[in-house]
Amino acid sequence: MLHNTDIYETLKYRLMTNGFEHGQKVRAEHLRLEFGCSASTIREVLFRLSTLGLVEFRDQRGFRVPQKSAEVVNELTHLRVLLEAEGTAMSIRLGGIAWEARLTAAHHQLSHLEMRLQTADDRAPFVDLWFAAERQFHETLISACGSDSLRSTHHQIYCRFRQQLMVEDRAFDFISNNIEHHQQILDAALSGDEALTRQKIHDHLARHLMIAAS
Amino acid sequence: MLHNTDIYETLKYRLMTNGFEHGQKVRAEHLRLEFGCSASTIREVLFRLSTLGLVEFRDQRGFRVPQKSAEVVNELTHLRVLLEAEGTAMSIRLGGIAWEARLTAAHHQLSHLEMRLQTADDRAPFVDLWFAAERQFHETLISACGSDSLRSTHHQIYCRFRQQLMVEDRAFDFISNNIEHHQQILDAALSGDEALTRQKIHDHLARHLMIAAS
DNA sequence: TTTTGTTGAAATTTCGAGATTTTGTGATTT
DNA sequence: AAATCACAAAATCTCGAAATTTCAACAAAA
Repeated sequence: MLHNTDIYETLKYRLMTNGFEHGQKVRAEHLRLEFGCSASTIREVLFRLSTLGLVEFRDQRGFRVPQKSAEVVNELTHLRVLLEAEGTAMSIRLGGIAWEARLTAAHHQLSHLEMRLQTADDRAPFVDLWFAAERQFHETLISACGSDSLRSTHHQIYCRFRQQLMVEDRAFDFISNNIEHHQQILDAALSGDEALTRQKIHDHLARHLMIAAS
Repeated sequence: MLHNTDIYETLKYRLMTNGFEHGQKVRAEHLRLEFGCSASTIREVLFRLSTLGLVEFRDQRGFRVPQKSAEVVNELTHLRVLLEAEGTAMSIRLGGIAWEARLTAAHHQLSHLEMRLQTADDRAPFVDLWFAAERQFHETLISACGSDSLRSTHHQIYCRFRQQLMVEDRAFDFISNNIEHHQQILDAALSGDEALTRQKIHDHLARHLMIAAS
């Protein structure tokens, strides 16, 4: 039988990858059947996901997937830039060879996928792999920052960001630009230039920023 | 009778103000009696508070108040500086007269309390008022940043920060420095100098930073 | 036409009992 | 003394039914 934690991870993944419609209600009573447990157990899991921001809870009216909103994308992008730039700068100072090796590996994997994606007829089989690799790369950037609090805060923001953009990004229109961006971030990070790295992270995400709030 | 939301707020306040010992277990079965509801209801509330970081949940072994840790204080301070500096800079750009008025009012209230605190024989009756006013001032700083996501992220960090430091801060050793700091932050913000304001926010919180991570 | 009120169905929330798991104690063995 | 084990007590987790609240459709009044 499925354990509590499995349900949490399953629903988290589904919410992040738009397995539910934006704005759709998420009913514990329905999911109960799918997972073979009681509604209370689902409810518990949804509460945990709600403080992550992947579902919204309103008293007496249950859980709902957040609406898609350009405004929210803008806010989340801004926070991602802030946290990733800071975390990466700290990693540059503290990470050492081990971090550089991990970052290079993560980039290599992502880069390989992106190359193949660019020329593929059917991109569908790449979707999950790409999202995992992209997430891995960005998490590796800040992985040596030395602050669990920064990492978990970034994780929250990243999850909500993905939830907002997953649908659109499935088209992969941006893919050729992205290859360039990721390479530049890697090069800047390995060169040890903090300011340049911050700039490249900003540039990479800039296409999601409406207002130029620095 | 007490509603779900009231229990949430009551426990949140108690956790933030060290109404529980650091590291203490928080038993739903015990609190049940105090709030006159079932353990499941308490459990639900604790789950919500756990993703905020005010209690830690571990599978099959319940809820526990996070331990006090210099490391965590350092991390949370770093994030507070990052988020408050950014949020305040945005408020300076977007807030206008209305924000300046609110900020001045919040500072006036805090300043008044701090003056009286400085000379008071018994500081106990000021504790709750001061914490509320200090929180109000810092929340007002970022209140016009235009990003709900930034505000709620800051709120999470602020809650955990307070939980870590409430006990120590009750002594108010820092109070005379603080009066100066708050005044300087206010002046810098009203002058519209973003860089100076960022610096003053950093200086204000610097006493909680161990490592000089920028 | 718009607003207000009623009512039944559906969704949410609470509850306490029972099942499961962990924790603490003390005896037994190495 | 240290480690292992057994067992009882305590804590945690799950469940489904009952109580409460919201929602939606329709009727009545302004």
